[in-house]
Amino acid sequence: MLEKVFNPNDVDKKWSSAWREARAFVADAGSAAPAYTIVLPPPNITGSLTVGHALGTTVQDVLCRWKRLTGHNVLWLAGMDHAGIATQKVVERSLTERGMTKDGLGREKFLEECWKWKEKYHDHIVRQLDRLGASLDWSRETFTLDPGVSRAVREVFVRLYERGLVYRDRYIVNWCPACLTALSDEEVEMRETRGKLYYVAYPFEDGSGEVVVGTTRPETMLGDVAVAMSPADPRAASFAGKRLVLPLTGRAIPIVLDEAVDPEFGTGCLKVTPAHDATDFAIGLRHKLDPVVVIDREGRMNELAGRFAGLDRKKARAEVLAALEAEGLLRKVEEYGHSIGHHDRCGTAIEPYISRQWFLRMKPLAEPAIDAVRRGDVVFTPERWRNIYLSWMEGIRDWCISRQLWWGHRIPVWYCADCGETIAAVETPARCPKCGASKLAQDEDVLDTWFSSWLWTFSPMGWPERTKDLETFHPTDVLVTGGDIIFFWVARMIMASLEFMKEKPFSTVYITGIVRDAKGRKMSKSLGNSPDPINIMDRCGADAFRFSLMMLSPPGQDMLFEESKVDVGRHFANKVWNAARLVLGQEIDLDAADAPSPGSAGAAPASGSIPAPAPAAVGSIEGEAAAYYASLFGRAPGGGLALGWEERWILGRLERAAREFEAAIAAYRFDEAARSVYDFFWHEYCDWYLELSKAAFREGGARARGAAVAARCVLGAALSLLEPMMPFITEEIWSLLAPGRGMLAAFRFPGVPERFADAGLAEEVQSFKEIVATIRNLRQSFNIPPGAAVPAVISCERGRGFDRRLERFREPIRLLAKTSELEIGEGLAKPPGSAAAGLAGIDVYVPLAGLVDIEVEKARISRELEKISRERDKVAARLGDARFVEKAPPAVVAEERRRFDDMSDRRARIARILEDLG
RNA sequence: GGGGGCUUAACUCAGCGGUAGAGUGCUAUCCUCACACGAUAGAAGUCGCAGGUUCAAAUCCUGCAGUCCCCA
Repeated sequence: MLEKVFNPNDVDKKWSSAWREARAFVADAGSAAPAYTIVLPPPNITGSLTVGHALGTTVQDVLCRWKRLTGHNVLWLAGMDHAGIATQKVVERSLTERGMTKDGLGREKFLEECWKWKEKYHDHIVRQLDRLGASLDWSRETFTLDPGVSRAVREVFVRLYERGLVYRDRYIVNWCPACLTALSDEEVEMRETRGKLYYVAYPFEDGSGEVVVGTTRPETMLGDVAVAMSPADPRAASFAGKRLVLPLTGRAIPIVLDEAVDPEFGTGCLKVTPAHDATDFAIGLRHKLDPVVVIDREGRMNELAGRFAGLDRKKARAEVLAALEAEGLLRKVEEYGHSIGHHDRCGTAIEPYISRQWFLRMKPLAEPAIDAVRRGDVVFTPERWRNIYLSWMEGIRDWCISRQLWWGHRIPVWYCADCGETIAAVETPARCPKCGASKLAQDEDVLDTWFSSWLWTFSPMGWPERTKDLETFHPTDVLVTGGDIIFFWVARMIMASLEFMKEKPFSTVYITGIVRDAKGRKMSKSLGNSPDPINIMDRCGADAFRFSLMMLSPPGQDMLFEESKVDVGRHFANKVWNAARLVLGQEIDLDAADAPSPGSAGAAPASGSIPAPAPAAVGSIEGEAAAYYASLFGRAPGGGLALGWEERWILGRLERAAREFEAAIAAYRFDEAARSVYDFFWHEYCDWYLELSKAAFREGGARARGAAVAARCVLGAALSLLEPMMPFITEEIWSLLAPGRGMLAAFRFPGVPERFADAGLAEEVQSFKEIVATIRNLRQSFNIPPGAAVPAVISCERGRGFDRRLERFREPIRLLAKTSELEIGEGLAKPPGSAAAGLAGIDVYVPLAGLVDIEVEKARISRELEKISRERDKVAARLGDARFVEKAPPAVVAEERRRFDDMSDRRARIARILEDLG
């Protein structure tokens, strides 16, 4: 006997290693089956996976597993990212803890430390992904610094250099004074800051007065080279060409006119510091003003700052203000809120800084990538991300791709010491192609990490070689990621693939929501509000975690996560486990000789089934079920089968559930997919079918075999639907249900035959359920102990044949509503002292001699009557409106009429019941 | 300043023109031979506010409020 409660820990571990050993997820580039490819967004080697990773990973796994089940050749490509700045920082920190420094170690030794770090965290992440059940192809695992990818990166750099798209220039860039490197615009995070606006007077050189400038960064004034005004400023004509004395330095600077100045802002006069502000840099270029650099790469004032040299930029501000105050030039200070750029990795305020960097011209690459999305070649899900992508792409700016780091792809450029030639090459050149000298020095810098990631759909498959993998698996199908890296990554991948592969990288971009804590805050290490997925899974199992994530995260919507949410999945996993226990616990020999069972001999069986010949005839529902059983389990039941209405019904519902599931997955509605299989399994299969099947199992013979076949078929098919979301528990149950059939992870799910759909039955079963619910309700209203059977009378309206149709439900009603004698007939009299309820065309009586308190019963029924009357009135009002009858679609009107009749009928019945009570 | 998301039962969220739903929680009964991680029954919502379109609006449109997020 199986354990009463599902215990995920051993099961999870067992199947993780079984899949790996069987190489179940290794894709076959030579397979004839349709290919389906996803590349895993490579996790950073700096940390461990978060709940957010678990969400994205599960989504990908659900897609991959479902595609495998439905016969695709699936490649889910594993890999990890070297994460330049982040890794370099953590390694530096660990060096500091051990009393060492990066510079003390030197480049080579430092890189060795980075590789050690990589190995350690790589293994950790692999374990996490395994624990989650991710069906990744590890045989093709790639790291972004692997030789193959490195070669691709150099190739791309050189090609772009040769096309003139990569260029080197001295330009103002975003500089992180803590990390000592340039950054791209995307790595700068604007933060609303409450600062001050300082008004400083600059006197005219000729002593004819002064102008006042407004600035938030007074310390940069030491690097001012001009004051700019708008040409539209009324003072412009008289001020233009005049010169000012820059306070604290005595340098003379001109007044220039420039459109970039907002005459409404501050005093309308803008101090121009080209070396330390991007806008000023542009003004400086327009007016041919040489920048004066006063702040160094570490954010300290340099020797050009005169007596302020050596001060940190913060300290310098205070000192400059004090000096200005002393000279009586500080005119006013206002509170001022504005946004300041910060490095998204370390939080340091960005220092705009002039330096020589490598840039990539983006416009020519962006155009085809914009078209691809406009045409619908690449589709965003949810759709609204498309506009975010497009608006960014349309305003795209050049990408600063060089980083002053050691950990990363070294820029494949060499400089000739003799002639100064710049050589970009894939292979390290031996000598200068221009002068032949061999004194070549490689550029010290590395490339932005995203400069390797943007090749991720094809570089791991061997590009620039034309490999079998590329031929089979590129373009990929879906990219699953968060909206926060559309600019960093998604957009650039589209550009790279179109440029180098001449095809799109993927057809669909599925953007997941962000996982937040219960208070809606982003999960972060500093807040400590990010639970470790491993702990959650150790407590609840991977399946519960995965299923809950799928069920509770609507597409593209942020998800507020707390551990208690995993309960849905945990409870469900346990339900699935116990349903399997019930089904597996029925020891039915499907090949048994067809000994006539007591139920199938003589009078018609109580369940209304027809005794089937053995073996099941082709074309009959029994034949269909037997054939389906064989397609799932590999062998046909040998004995005769008898299927009752309940088997036909549940097979019909299975068919519907499978259809809904498939449609939901195709629409990337993982919540709906989870819900449809959950509702079917719990509220149809378990609540109704398995309860009903118990009678058939007791009956034995062909009925029991029929029930066993149906119960196992539905369970087996449901396992296939559940496997993408709950791979471990389903694999375990499958191994018990279908021994010798191989692993579920490698199973080819045959689907559910359309022939099983049986809509006609659904309506009758609905009234059966209503009758059961009504009797149960009456029982509880009168406090009948659950164990006690009570008689019941079902009185059908004369002449409609309801009684005959209900006959087949006689035993099931007795079983599920726990009745003793059950009378079904037309126009039956209400037994004295009965509790009663009215359905459409049917009265239900439960005789409870002596138990019914007339007054309580009258109150209860009055409430009922009121409720139905209210609803009926609403429908009546609608039908009474001529415009509705005239304009609404006929089907809607007819449906309303039917409802009105139903309600009228029920209302009349309830009214009569009330009347009878006196 | 521009753009977007969200606002539905106590909580978390589905539904997005035609009968207001789920899970959790709550109330009552029950350890009924798969499951107390369970069963059965029940209570619980002017679907943020105000207009408009429509025979019909949680659902479509406009405005407003609250809230969160992008971009500048």
